[in-house]
Amino acid sequence: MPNQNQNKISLPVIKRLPRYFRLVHELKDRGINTVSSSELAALLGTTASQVRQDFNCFGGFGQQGVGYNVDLLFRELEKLLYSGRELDTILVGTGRLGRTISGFLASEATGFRLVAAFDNAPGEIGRALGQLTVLDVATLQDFCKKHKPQVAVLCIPEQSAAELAPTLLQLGIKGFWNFSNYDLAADSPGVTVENVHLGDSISSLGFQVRNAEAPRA
Amino acid sequence: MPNQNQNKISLPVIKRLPRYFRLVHELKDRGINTVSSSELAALLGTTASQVRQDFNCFGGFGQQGVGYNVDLLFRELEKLLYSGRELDTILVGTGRLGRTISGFLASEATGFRLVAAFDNAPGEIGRALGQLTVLDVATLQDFCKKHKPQVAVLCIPEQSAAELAPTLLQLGIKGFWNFSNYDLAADSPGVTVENVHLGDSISSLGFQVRNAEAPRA
DNA sequence: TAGATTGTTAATCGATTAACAATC
DNA sequence: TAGATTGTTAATCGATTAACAATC
Repeated sequence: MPNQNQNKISLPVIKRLPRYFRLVHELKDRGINTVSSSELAALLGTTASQVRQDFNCFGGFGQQGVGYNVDLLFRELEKLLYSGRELDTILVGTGRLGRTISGFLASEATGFRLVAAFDNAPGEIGRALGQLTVLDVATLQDFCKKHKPQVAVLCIPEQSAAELAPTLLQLGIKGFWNFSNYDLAADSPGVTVENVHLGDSISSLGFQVRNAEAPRA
Repeated sequence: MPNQNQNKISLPVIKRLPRYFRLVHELKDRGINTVSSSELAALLGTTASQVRQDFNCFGGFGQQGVGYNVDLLFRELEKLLYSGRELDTILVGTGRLGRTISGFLASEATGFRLVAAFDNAPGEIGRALGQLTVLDVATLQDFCKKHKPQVAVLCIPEQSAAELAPTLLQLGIKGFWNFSNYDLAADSPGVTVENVHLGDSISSLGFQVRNAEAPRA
């Protein structure tokens, strides 16, 4: 009896979904039919309790005494993460990072369709980017009004991101994949932000390495 | 009376340090001398309580009735995050993502020194990468034994990361900046892992956008 | 049936927030 | 001194873990 109560899936659970999906995908490929929460927990380095609690957020489809059907689990997670219309996506900033991310989006991301890329540098505008041609960011408003993209990928400096964010919100962007240092806050209702702060990530790694306990001699 | 009790800084606090640093840096540049926890909280979108709790983890240097001295705060955060010897760092995987990350490391990361880059593709080996020449990953062991790098950046496929991780641990790598889909677990004592799972990030963004509450009409 | 494992409730743990005495 | 703001303890909140009855 699936009780698809999605509004109640908490953020920590949502963040774990892709990992569950990857693991279940692999089990499926290996031809495994059934898996228990404790087996999954061992593979993930977590607890069986957490696995069961998480799976119960999006519908109880385990079988007592047996475990979970891998194929069913796979289909549920796939539906949850990747079903429905592709999300039309624009890229803002086609520098080194922007180009890499656009390649990633095209080759490895499911459910997103890159429909346009923008930059403000004369040297970038008009260049090819995969199937696309880089457009002048001055034309961004017109483009969005016409094509209504839902997701924006920001690969621009902090300052530009701060300036552009309100405009993009007004143009109806519902999801931001933000690589700028600007701390884009998801304060508008119905808007989602995924911040990827590479600088913060490497800084906190540095802190931890420097301050790691010296291994007891 | 600074009570540099670093071992007690919890992970959530560590993750916030770079953000505090960026903000305090900006305040300093704007010539602001003093700031209260509530002012900081407003700028960060958090609570004054959290700011004070966090700052107290690494030494109480506020002044009652006045607030925090921006310059002192800046110097403390800088010391905490970036002081000490630079961390010798190797890059494994010089594909599109690896090259981008190496550029980022060279231009925007503080406290890290990229000392070598490795790949296994004949077409990559010998190519220039900034000041470096891409080395054959077959020579990685010898290199590490000789130069003892502390940090490894993994821009390789999941499978390769899974194979290489134990070797790197044995060679004394203390910090991993992991961009592969392999879920590198920091189970060895004194070893830190920062996972940057771009695929998971974009997948969870997709989930959230698709399942966002429709704005109440 | 007996054994196993789920679904789900209860207990624990840790992080965040609130409150307030100390003190500048 | 009076007002403001910290440092720190206490209360709350939410996530994780444990426990166990339901059931395959």
